[in-house]
Amino acid sequence: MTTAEQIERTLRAAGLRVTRPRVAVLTALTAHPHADAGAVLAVVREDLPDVSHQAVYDSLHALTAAGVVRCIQPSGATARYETRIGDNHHHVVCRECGDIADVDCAVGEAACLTASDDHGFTIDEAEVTYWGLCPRCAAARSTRATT
Amino acid sequence: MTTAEQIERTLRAAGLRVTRPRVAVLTALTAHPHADAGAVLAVVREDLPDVSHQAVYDSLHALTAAGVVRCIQPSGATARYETRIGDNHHHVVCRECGDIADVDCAVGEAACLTASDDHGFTIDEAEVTYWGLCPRCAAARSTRATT
DNA sequence: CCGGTTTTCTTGAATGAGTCAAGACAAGCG
DNA sequence: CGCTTGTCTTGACTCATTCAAGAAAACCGG
Repeated sequence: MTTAEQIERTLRAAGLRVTRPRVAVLTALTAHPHADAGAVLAVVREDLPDVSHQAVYDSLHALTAAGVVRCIQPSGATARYETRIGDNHHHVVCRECGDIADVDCAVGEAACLTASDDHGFTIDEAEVTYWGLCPRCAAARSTRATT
Repeated sequence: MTTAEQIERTLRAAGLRVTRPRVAVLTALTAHPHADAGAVLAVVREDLPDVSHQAVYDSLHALTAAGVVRCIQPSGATARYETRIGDNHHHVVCRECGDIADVDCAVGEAACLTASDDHGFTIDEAEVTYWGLCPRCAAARSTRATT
């Protein structure tokens, strides 16, 4: 479990000031990976009912800039955040409910970064998004088809 | 070159009615791959000054739903559209200027669809986004560093 | 070629994620 | 403990995209 002290240490290690909103945002993200700004705001307000949405946006930006959290934004969805970073993992997104799960790199870390023809671009990251159906939605769909 | 007749045939083949806005949108996308809705609107209005933005959005949705165009949305950018479809290609996005270029699949078509652990998800597509710097921005940056 | 049906377009307002800006406030340093 | 700097509050605002109602155009059958 990630305790408040660990969260605080993480913030200081990243060179960030330790403030209530930031601790709450990071705690919320640890408990709810892939949450969007609105969800984070809701969770944070369970503890700090009076935080402004702006403080949450600022915290998310500061944490993202410091490399403590990562921001992903699948097509058609709002920005989502996660605390699992630096391990080159990717995501599966459910086309129906938008649920997201983590997936480790399929083909080895190096291969992901190799494009066949990079058009002169200097590539520093490869982001993979798998699209499909989560178990629940797949089940719901087949039930519908059968019935 | 893609002529107006070819565009029209493409629309009919997809089961879509042929209307001026749709032809203009598809023509614009053929000429400007990876354009966003605003850019498409601007290009379309060069020919049809009075189209509503709604008509453009509707056309883009209809074309996307029919599988004639594909919609991509890199993090932090608005939705972009392209007519190159069905060939499993991916994209390089410049972190600085947002420019996008096409890239063929690096590791073979099949490998892309294989996740190491899919968490029970039924995966039907793997989307890869490479992040980096386009030649122009890379040059600008190194000039800045040297000077 | 013509009316009728259905889809699409126009107009105009609304939504919602995210940003901007100014001042109040708190974190961390000495 | 007090100062300086970075962060939070408040509230207005932007911009992409969507919604809704009625007008107009596309296609079908005759």
